Amino acid sequence: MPELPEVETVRRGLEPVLVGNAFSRVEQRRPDLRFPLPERFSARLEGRTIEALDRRAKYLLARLDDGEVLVMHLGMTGRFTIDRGADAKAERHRKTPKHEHIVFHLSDGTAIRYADTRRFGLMDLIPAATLNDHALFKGLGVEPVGDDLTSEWFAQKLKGKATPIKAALLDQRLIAGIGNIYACEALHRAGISPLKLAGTLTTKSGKPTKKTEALVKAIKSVLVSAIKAGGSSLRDYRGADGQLGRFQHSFKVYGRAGKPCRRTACGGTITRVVQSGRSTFYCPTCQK
DNA sequence: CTCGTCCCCTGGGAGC
DNA sequence: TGCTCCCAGGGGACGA
Repeated sequence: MPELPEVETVRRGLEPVLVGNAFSRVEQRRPDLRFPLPERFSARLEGRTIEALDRRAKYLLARLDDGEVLVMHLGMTGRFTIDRGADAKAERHRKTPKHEHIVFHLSDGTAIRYADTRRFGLMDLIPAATLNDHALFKGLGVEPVGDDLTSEWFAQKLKGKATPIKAALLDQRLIAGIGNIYACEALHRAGISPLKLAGTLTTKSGKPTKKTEALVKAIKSVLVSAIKAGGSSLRDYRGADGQLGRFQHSFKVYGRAGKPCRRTACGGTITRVVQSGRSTFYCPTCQK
């Protein structure tokens, strides 16, 4: 579910509640999500104060006062909910939702509930000092929003690549945080076919072309717009305060197979194809 | 290395 | 209503 804009929206919702607060009690209702939860998970969290809540790619990073980082990934269906009325009495009378796996009780009485239907999410505890060497983070590419992603850098990376550009956008080792929705939307904004081979967007020597530049601009603009809109809500996704995202109303291609292209005077019809096992939506008329 | 394919898991919607 | 099939914001393990 959540790509960079959704994770960032969740981060912004959780940050004011978590930072400066401490975990008073952590309920863990099953031993694993996608992977086993860390050894003594609850015990290692209880009593710890959260000093900062950051985001790297699609991961949330809660920095704790003992130097560990609580790493959280939402997978496809992970969802955090802030519950401000979770006192002991309310808790006793509450029926546990089927897929609520972890509850973080905070020292101010607030509860942060983590539900994840498909359990593709993950949580881990990693020392801050070794975070960048950890398998989850070691190979991660650049953050697309900000100054790290430039057309010069991207062109170098795409040089000679024989893979379709859509697959390259989903490769977290290049750019970290783009998922299926924003890959499709960015390519449409840039007027580039998802089938086009990545290497053909650069010069032979790996210099940026107009296409490289258009794509980099499109990636940044679509992500920034989506963050402003609170992300995209299709099925499961909601922000931490329960609010729905609004960017799905601005989709130009995603989920619009058979519908008219929204580019002015294009007149094309949005098509769905499958690339490396995932749906790709694009307009064959204006994306070349 | 690089690619595509399959798989993890659960539920919703379409079609019969 | 109920069954079957397909599909889903992610990404890791494999094999060619």
